[in-house]
Amino acid sequence: MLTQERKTYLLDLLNREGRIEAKTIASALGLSDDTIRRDLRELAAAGKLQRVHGGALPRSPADADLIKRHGIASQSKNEIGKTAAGLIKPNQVVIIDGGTTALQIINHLPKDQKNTIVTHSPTVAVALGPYESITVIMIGGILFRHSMVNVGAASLDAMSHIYADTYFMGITGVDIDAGLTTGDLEEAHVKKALSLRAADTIVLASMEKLNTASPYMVMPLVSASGIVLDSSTSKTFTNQMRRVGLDVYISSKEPKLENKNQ
Amino acid sequence: MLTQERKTYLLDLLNREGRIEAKTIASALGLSDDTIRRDLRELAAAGKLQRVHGGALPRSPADADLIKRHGIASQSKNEIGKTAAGLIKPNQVVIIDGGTTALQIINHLPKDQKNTIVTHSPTVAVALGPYESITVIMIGGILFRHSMVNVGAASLDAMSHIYADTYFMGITGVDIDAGLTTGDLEEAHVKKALSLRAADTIVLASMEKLNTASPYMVMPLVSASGIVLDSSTSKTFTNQMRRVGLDVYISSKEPKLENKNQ
DNA sequence: CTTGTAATTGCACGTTTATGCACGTATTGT
DNA sequence: ACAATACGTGCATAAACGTGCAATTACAAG
Repeated sequence: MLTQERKTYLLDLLNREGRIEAKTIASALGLSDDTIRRDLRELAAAGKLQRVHGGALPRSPADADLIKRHGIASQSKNEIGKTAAGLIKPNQVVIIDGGTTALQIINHLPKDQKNTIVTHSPTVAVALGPYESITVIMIGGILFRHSMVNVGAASLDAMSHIYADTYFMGITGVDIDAGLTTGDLEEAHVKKALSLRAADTIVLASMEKLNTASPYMVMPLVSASGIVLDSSTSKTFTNQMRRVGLDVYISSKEPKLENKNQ
Repeated sequence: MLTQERKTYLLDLLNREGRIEAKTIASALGLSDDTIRRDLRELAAAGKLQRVHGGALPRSPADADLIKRHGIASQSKNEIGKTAAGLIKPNQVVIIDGGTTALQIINHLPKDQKNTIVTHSPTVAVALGPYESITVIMIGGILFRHSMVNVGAASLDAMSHIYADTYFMGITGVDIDAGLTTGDLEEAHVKKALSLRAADTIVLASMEKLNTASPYMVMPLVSASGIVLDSSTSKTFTNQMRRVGLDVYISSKEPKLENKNQ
């Protein structure tokens, strides 16, 4: 068995079993413990797994989970959320999309401003729990885990009763040619439908979404009314956006804070 | 079992059960008490849990990730959640109510059991996020903050498409005369409606709900099929329940663990 | 084909970590 | 106040660890 082959096997095994015991694998493969330990050490150094006494475990699922869930939001997303929140006037009815970028809006909402917020994301609804001055309307449906939003026929049906001032749309790809795109077909339909249920649709486009396209088209850029962009977005891109008729909102720059740990 | 693996297991267990008894776990894992105590000591030092005499408890209400808002679930609620989760068979479609008691069910669900769970609580939906083998259907509506559930006409409309095997109903008052009651009229209507959308309705009645009545009637006791009760419920009360035709499920008793701090 | 080099593997060695037991102390419930 | 239980500490043993080294293999250059 080749060395690299064995390493792949170890990772695969780790994925399947959730754990690796060095000694067991060594005898199973007819190799010395040292060899397996060496492999594990190298894989750990490459960040592919978490080395522990006696074997190995998946690379800190707990940590990865926390970052995913509580969302160490990128500076970019945070800035955009702040700018978008500033666009919401008292007593307006707004639709807030799922996804980490849209979630940032909530952190920047004034605690005492009266609004009605419509969302198809349970995460957003839970985050809005403490905001007592906000009426929350949830669109139900089948939960699509990847972005934690409700989709499907039930969603479309439920939103048909709503007409909002603004829809803040999260997106995974914004490109001048490909338009607004996302990674799930059902989600694309729901986003499109939501945009039809609001007077204005404002796209939230954090840095990493620009000039990229995902498999499923939500709608062309011209169907949106505005777009919120990171302060460091290139002039070229902002001009492209303006040329197709979008209002461009540039998020205000904030001093960078870095986290040395991890 | 690897040491680190065991520590993760302990934390996971703590999340699910809300408590850890050192001696019990030690014998369950076939290790000496010392080893488990050492683990708990180290996890406590790392701030992952709260060490107490006899075992461990979640570090603080703030940290226990599911239990966040409403504080640590009482032992009673946890027991009841465990028992209720045991009543859910693979591939069943069940409706899970909002509220802290019903939320406990989720902690006790097997990670790999296939089910469809219908809920009108965004909190429940978010908690179910990691359970990939479970299809989650959300009932939308207007968010009623006190118990974090969606209510209103939209809810009733959405649930009309569903017929489930079992509805686990949380409640704020259970009384032989007053029946099943709750503190909000709209919520009462929704609970009643949900109960009509399931073959069986099983009531979750933690200790403090017994022999009390809230202002709004959900339905009479006889309309339910069963009730899950705390292990320390009086014989008198369980007999009352049986007499009106309910299946009574008694949660298993666990020894007490107290936390001195706070 | 031969030789040299790098990679791989197993072993020996001393070090670190994990575990269980013993013992004295602290906490709890009666 | 007393008995039972849980606790922490120190210690001994065994397992796992990393490092250095030598033997082997793979492979490319000559």
